[in-house]
Amino acid sequence: MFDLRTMVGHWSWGLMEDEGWRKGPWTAEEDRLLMEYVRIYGEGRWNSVARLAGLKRNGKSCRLRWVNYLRPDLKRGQITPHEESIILELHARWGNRWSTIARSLPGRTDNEIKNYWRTHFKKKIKDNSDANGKAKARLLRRQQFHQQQLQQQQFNPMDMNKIMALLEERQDKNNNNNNKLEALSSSVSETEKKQNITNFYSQTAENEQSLISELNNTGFVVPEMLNEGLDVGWDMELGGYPWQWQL
DNA sequence: AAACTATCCAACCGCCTATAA
DNA sequence: CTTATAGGCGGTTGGATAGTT
Repeated sequence: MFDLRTMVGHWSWGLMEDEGWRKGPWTAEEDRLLMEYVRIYGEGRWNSVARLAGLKRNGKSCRLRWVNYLRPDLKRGQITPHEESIILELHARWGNRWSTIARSLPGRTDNEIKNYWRTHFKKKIKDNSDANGKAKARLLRRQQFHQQQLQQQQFNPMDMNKIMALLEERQDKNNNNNNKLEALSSSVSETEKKQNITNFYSQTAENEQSLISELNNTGFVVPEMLNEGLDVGWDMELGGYPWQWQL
């Protein structure tokens, strides 16, 4: 009736049928059937595959397999440094819109780009954003402490809402600057492109400085504390991304 | 040599949207 | 107009493999 070894193997891969559909890794035979289906009927109408090709896979699974693996126009092999620079550039502009990014990289899938970005860059950025969050909390704590002291000394009270709003504003500013990046990165030469992007992030650094000035204008005068918090955000680009190319 | 860690990547899931019924 | 379905997308998982201690 059942071969225990097969069952164990299938359970570990989640291959046991779910409402009649097979799951898990595709076999060579399944690939053959799917390719044959596309050859005859073309792409799309994925839910017909089970009926017309005799595959026990649901439409989503078939589409995914075709799009990410079987499509003949797929580019195999490692992501090139050129492709990597495009990924970084477009991710800075669009964020996690992988399918949008993939349209600029012929033969690469959104899944591939997503996987690449996550393994190469996500951790660093997460670490930094964690640090950013911690810095923010630390800032808040110290502000509260400092406020008490100021009140005791009868100084002007600080506008905490304004300070926090300014910190929130940083992200918005970065987003707006991405429009500039789009124009800057249109140059043909690779060197020029890298130079432009590096300049762009230098500009962002200047924006950070103007933000610090604004914060100072609120009457908030603990520079070493501010820099500690704000530098983390900038490090996200400098340390997390390889923005500083060797030109 | 073994244990541990990091990276790679195929495939899944849930959510969303567009379109057909 | 509403509902059902297919397809698309981004996030996540987990096994395989490579690299390090």
